[in-house]
Amino acid sequence: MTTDSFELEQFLPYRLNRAAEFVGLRFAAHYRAKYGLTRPEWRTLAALGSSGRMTSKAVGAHSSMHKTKVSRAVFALEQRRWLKRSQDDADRRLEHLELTPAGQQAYRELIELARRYQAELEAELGGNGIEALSTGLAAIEQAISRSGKGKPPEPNELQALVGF
Amino acid sequence: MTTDSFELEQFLPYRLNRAAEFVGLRFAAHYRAKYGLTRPEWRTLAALGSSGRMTSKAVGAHSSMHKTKVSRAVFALEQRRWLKRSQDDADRRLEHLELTPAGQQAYRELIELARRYQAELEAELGGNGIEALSTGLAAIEQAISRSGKGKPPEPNELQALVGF
DNA sequence: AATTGATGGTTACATTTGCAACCATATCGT
DNA sequence: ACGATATGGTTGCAAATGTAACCATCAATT
Repeated sequence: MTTDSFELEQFLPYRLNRAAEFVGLRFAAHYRAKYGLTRPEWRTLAALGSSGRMTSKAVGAHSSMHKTKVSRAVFALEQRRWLKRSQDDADRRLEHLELTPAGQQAYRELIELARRYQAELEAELGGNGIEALSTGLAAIEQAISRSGKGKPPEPNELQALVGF
Repeated sequence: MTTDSFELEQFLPYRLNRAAEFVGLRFAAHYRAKYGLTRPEWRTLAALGSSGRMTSKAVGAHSSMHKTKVSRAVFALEQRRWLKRSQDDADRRLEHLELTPAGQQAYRELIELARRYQAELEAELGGNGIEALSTGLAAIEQAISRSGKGKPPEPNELQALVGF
């Protein structure tokens, strides 16, 4: 029987989750301390900063977030005057989002932080570690995009994950 | 200046988080559908199932969970009669946890599920992908354990992550 | 043995999240 | 042109989570 020997610390979902939390929380600490941003807000900022004007839906697709998360993040950033909305006048359901100058400034600072952190990480993990990790992640990313082809409306938040 | 070109989808924390969610949620769907378990509950079960009798604190260390998560998971599993507590009579602060026969049965079924899922994953990602991923994760795990040496009480839940 | 400080574990409270229902507008089939 | 259906986005509510404060017990110092 296959009934014995199961070790959580060799189980991929567990390992991935642990690694993601470690790496992610440490970075979150940076921008939370300095700007009081949440992760959805940071991601939204990053998406808009790098791709410019786009809709909420597109933000979600580019940053793998459920639409409610995006909606709330957009609201928060709007409060801060880091982004502004504008109605599309062809299709009035959708609104275009754009960073204000203040938002762009924050974006520039944040991505500088992000770059430094990534460099730090690369130093910490070593070239080999980074490279292995990256190819491993690429394999998963491929699986993600494969899984997003012609699907029955998946139950949960997985939907958001297969964005773009 | 280094002010241009930052792509979220090349940022390691983002990639890791996305991958972890994809892989993790898909598995969670399995055991949530079949047993109505939460992730902390599943992890607690796994820890106790594989290591036998242990305290809440040890569970947290083995599965990288904050003590409040463990506390709640233990309570839930106790309700289900999947585990029982017993007081240590040398030190009455701590209590030992142990799976009941029903709990052990559930554990066996769950790890069977887990094994199948991991196999599925390996097939999906291919041998190279898996291997790369595993060495990459190992590098992070090393960093985690390095970071857990003689530290000032880290702010948040990072504490739980450096478990054992 | 009394005080001080650590430790295992629980709980109250605020915040974050996921989900489903919803609103407004647009599109499709007829 | 009209009803059905779909789509972008928001919101209400319940559940999950993080944080800090807390309780009980133990260990160390005096």
